Amino acid sequence: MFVSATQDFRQHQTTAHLAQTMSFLALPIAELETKLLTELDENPALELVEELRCPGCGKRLAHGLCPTCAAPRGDDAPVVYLSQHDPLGFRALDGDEGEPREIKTPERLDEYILRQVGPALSSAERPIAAYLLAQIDDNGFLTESPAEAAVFQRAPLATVERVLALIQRADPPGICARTPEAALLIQLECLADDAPRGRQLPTSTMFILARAIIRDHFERLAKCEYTRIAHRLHVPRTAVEAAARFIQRNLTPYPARAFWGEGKAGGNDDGAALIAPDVNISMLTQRPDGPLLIEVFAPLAGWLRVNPEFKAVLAECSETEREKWAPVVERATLITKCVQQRNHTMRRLMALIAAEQRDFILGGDGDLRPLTRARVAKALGVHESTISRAVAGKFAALPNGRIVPLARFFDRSLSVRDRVRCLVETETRPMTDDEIAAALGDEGIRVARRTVAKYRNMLGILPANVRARVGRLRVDAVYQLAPI
DNA sequence: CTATGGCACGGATT
DNA sequence: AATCCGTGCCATAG
Repeated sequence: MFVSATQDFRQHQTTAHLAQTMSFLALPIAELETKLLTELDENPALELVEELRCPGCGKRLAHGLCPTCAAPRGDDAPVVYLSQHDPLGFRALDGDEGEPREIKTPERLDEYILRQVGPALSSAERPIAAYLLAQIDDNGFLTESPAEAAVFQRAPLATVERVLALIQRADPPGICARTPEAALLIQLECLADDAPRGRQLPTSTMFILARAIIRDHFERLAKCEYTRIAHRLHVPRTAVEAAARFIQRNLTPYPARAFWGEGKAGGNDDGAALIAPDVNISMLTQRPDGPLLIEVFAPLAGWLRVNPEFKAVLAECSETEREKWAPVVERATLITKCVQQRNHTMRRLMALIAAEQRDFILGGDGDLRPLTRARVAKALGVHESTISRAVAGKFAALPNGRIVPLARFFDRSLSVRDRVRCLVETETRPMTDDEIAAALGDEGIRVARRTVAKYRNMLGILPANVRARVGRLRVDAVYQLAPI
């Protein structure tokens, strides 16, 4: 049925239709949902029938799983099943068995800060604050200079700086700084302001020393070169060590992480725990060699279609009325077909990925095999850009609970990075990048020394000479991420 | 002299 | 056409 639907679809495509299809494919599930909800709202010809059907055979179902289609067909072919239920929990799966999950609305960092500084701002300053907050990256750093912001907002530089100062002192202190150093310095000031309020406070010389270290010797601080710093500042080494400990315990160079800290503590990965997956991959049976079950999530439970009653009424009304409503019906059919097409492509894509990257899905990062979008496009007989759109911005939930971006299936170097991590973890004495490169060569992985250095940095592993000094710490672990 | 990071180039990928 | 990635070269710190 999917095939015939697709062919029918292709025959009626115009250029405009094609563009629509692609834009649907590119939408992650959350955006598809809002899109569909507004379409349903605006288009009277479109309706959502709250009745579940098996996407494979079209049979009506009491719940989402059609036994015939979900049954293992063969152990090598992954089974594909299009889920009709909504992982976001906006609708119950079924009357009795579906307890709708809580809608997770993690508070946005920018809103959180805006609420804090809002009262202190004039109506003219508020848009500036919003603009600045929109320019922060994942680590909480401002990505452009106040001067640039002033130009864009057509505001006096002094005003921008005033707003910025307020933001930087709001709750994750140091947010919107431009560098880690600046963030630390701001946090230090905040801490000094707070100190009189009865917290265990270090001496003021400690503050002064800490500030000097951060401002003038940040690089050396990161490398734990305390002796050198002590020498330059003409203070005892122990004082520098004490200051470093103070900094590590009370400040964080990445202010945004203090904010997300609680939320992503469980999912050790890249904070993806809060993201609703577009696809779920699980094991259909307990057998490790059994088939994989793939669910491509649809954002709404039910069956999207053109309202047949609407069509019937339309057929009987006057010519002018029909002229008026025809485009609406046309759009409704287009929407349904776009959704079908999106599902179709996603299913085929995920089936191929699952077959190709089975080891990675069931195993770990080291088992990822090289895979390019181009190869997938060829195998599926679609254009490369189609795959790119399908992959971009979407996430898959793996059987072991990790939620990873689809792009990870195409990561060329993940398995090598994993080997690097493994080598460093098991090393007896710190290996230099050259030695690591050689060790990888012995395993048949040919990489340049320079590349090892890059991977090492990505992994947050310090250089060999520093590891000799401080042991195996991650870069950001050098500053213990402790909330103030 | 060795280890490493920065810059930038070329080729692959999207 | 734009972007990403691995790598070579060179400067710098130890």
